[in-house]
Order: sequence, then C-alpha cells, then structure tokens
Amino acid sequence: MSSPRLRVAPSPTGDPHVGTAYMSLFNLAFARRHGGQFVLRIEDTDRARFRADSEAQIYETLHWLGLTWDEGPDIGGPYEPYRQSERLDTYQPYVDQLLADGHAYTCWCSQERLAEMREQQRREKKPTGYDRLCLGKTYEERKALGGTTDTPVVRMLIPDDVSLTFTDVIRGEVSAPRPDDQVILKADGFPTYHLAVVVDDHLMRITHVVRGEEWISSTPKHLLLYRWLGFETPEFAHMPLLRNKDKSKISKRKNPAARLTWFVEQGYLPEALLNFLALLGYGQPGESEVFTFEQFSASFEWSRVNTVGPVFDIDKLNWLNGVYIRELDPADFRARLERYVLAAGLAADSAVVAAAAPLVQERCQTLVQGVDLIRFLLIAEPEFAVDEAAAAKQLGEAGQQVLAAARPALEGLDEWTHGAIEAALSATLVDGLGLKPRHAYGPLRVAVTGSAVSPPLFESMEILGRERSLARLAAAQRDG
RNA sequence: GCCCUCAUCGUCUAGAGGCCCAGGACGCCGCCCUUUCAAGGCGGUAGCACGGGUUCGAAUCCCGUUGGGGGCACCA
Repeated sequence: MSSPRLRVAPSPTGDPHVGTAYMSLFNLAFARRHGGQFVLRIEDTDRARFRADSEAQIYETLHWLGLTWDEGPDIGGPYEPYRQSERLDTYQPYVDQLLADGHAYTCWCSQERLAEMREQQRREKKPTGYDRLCLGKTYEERKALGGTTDTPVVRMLIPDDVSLTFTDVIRGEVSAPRPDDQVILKADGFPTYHLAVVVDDHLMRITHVVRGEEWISSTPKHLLLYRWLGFETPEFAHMPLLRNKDKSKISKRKNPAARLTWFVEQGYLPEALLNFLALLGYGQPGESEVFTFEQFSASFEWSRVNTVGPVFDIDKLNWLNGVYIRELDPADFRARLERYVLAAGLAADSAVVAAAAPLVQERCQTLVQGVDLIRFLLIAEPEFAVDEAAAAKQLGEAGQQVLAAARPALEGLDEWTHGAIEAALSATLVDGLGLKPRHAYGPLRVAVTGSAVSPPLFESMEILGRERSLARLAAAQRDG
C-alpha cells in the first residue's frame, strides 16, 4: 500500500465529541503504520448548529491527546482550504454537472409539505422518502400545485438499479437500505454532508473513509456520487459506535464522557484515554491491555477492528488511568497534579504539593481525585471542615480520649517529622493506652484530614505542620 | 412502520469445528499485607440469547426466532 491519506472531519457544533478522538485515533494508527497522511477537515456546513468557539476546542482537545494532523485549517496543506464553509465555490460546478447530466433535479417543496408527506407515509406504515413531486416540472408547473418555497434545493435522482452493497474493510460485504432522493445542495447554498464529503474526499485524495457505523445507510448515495462524478471510490471503514450504559449511541445528554473536554477537566491522562479507546474499538494488540499508541499502530489491521459497539465503561477507564498515573515519573505527576490544584482554585503551594504528591500518586485514578485527597492540606484554615459521618463515627467518647492523650504527646515533640510523630503516638496510644492501631489513629485521621480516608496520617501531619495539626486536634476535641 | 446491522460473564473481550464442562481484564465479594484508603498478592462470583439444521464432533458453519443498535432531515 502506498501512502494512504485519511481524514477526520468533525463539525464545530459544540463541545468536541469523544467520537472525534475515537475516529482520529484509528485514522492516525493506520496512517502512521503505512507512512501516510492524516488530514483534519472542518465540516461547518450546518449554519444553524455552528458554534464559533468549537473549532478551537477541537484543536485543543486533539492536541491534548497528541493526535496530530499533517494538514488542516490551522496549519494549511496542499489542498486548502480545509474548512467547508470556505469551499462553497468548489462544490457548485459539481452540482451543475449533476443537474446537467440528469442525475439531480431542483426541488421547491416547502419544509411543511415535506413534513406532512413524511407523516402521512409513517401513518400508512410505508417507507418514508421524497415522493418526487418536483421531478420533471418547471417552477411554474410546480408552484401551481402548492406547498412550495422560493428557495429550492437540489436532490439526487436515485436510479432504480442503485447498488446497495459495498465492501467495508472492517465488515466485509455489507448492504445498505435503498436511499431517498437525498438533498445535496441546501436552500442556503451550502452543500449537505453527502455532497461535501464526496467532493472533498476526492479533491483531497482521501484513500480511506473512516467514520461511524451510522453512515452505513448513507454509503450507497455516496457511491452513486462517486460514480456520476467520475471519482475513484475510496475504501470504507465503518467503526462500531461507542455506547452509553443503556447501549444507545453515546450522547452528551446521557453521558459526560461524550464530551472530550470532560476528560481534561477530570484529570484523565491523554495516553490512558487513547489506550482505552483503542481497547474498546480494537481490543489489545498484544499480550497486555496496557499499551502505547506506537504498539497499537505498529500492527494495526482494519480487519481486527470490532464490529460490536462497546459500552463506554468509565470504571475500566478509571482503572486504566490509575495504572498510567502510577507509571508516571514522580516529578511529572507532581507537575500535573499542581496544574489541577490550580484549576481547582486552591492555593498553589508548590512545596506542599511536592511533599504530598508521592503520598497520593498510587491512591488516585484521576488528577481531580488526587486534588481531593490533598485538599485538606491546601485549604485555608477557616474553611476546613470535618466530614460529619466520619466525625460521628470517630470523634465520639472513645475518640475524645484518643485526642486528649494525643495532644500532649505531640505538643512536646522536639522535631515535627512523620517518624517522630509516629513514635510519639505509638508510644502513648498503642503502648500506653493499649489501643489497637486502627482505633488509635482513626480519630486523629478524621480530626486532622477531615475524612476517614486520607493519605498516610503521619506524613500528612508532617506536611500540615505542627501548628495546624494541633489546632485541628484541639478543634475536634471541643466539638466532640 | 420500513430498511440495514450486530449477538460469549454486569462491562470490554479471547475463541477463526475437536486444544473450551469456555481463557483474560474491569467491576463486585472474601482473605493476606496494613495507621485509614489505595497499591500489591491470593481466591471466588458470573457468560456461549433461543430453536432448528450441517457434522463423528459447534461458542465456532447455515436457517429462523428473539433481543440490542443504527438509519429513514434543507444535521452531521
């Protein structure tokens, strides 16, 4: 295979979708494996749903993931422009050609009439589709019949003998439903997706069209367009769709993970997300479920891509992310954690974060969880509060005795180090009062960290400092 | 409703006719380790949707049923 060219073509209609990353990953894996190019094209032909800030977010999240493209609107390339709204002039001649060749026709039907028509077809339990009222008529002839608009569209004239089968590199031979007389040029002069992809993919020399399986049913239309326009048809790869827990197509409405920015916000590592997406759509390339993009790309085969749409299982992603977090170089982890501390609006005390980072690196699955674990160290003293449930359990009668014994032992310490703290506490509580470690340290943990779950107690107290630790112990004693 | 597509533990999967009374991973449960929680170690729970074929032999092939998903826009 000589230098394949692949593309991902997101629409700037809001928060970038996880599907964009998913498609990009597979595109890129194949492109890299065979020394080809990966193109980013912006499909902004829908003016109604267009969102101005979306394109920048697409760049941002894709860059965050390290899914870099070789050509695109932001970096240019030999087939500019890469934004469809800037290519309106290039589509028009093809529409004219289709019209002239009798493969397309003008349609003046109003939206209202079309909606009524569809409703009636549904009511009569018939297949829905355009009834070709406008076919072969002049504007005047058609207008006399009513239900028209002055701004017409252009439709494909689907022949009776359309080919409904094609070869998919993932699924093999697949057949699709018979298409409707699809609109290819909208009333506002913008092409629909169907015309735009075919023209652009051809002009941009795309060799492999990778997209979600929701497009299978549209492929016969595209095949027709390729043939009518005299274009060579590319290979098709229809990826299984990511699903919500209820198995429906993953959606921003039902699933926070459908938004790419959510992963950034939560503190997932891009490497982990990529690994996970590959696992969902492809399985493991080798012995391990944990692998790099390079390992994935090195042996990538379309035929090995799954055909079943996987449920996006956050639990497994969390586990995987934890694996990646633990594998991080400690300095790297510290730096990433600090960025999330900052993002959480907490005091960015680098010394504290640096001291605490090693304590939480193997205890968190996301960076946001990491921040939560060390929040008690970073929070301003007046805002510190003890979790009520934990207090009820640990700061009762028994807890008060522990606090009463612990405070004097700690107050007399010469040096405030975790070793010294442990020695003192162990001597007075475990040896002195004969308490079991869990009963001795539980109340202290709750008093000092505010929670029953925390990083190691003695280290936490060392980082917190003598003054604040003792103050919190005292406060817990009063409250109890 | 019509068309298309898919079908192994709760989830992601291995399995391309005998190696499978089905293997791994996540989750969950238990034990160990342990100052809590993690991490780590050990063990456990749970599945070939159903019915017919084909075959000496089927999770694997064929047909049907059922179930899931997608599409049926001047959205992509």
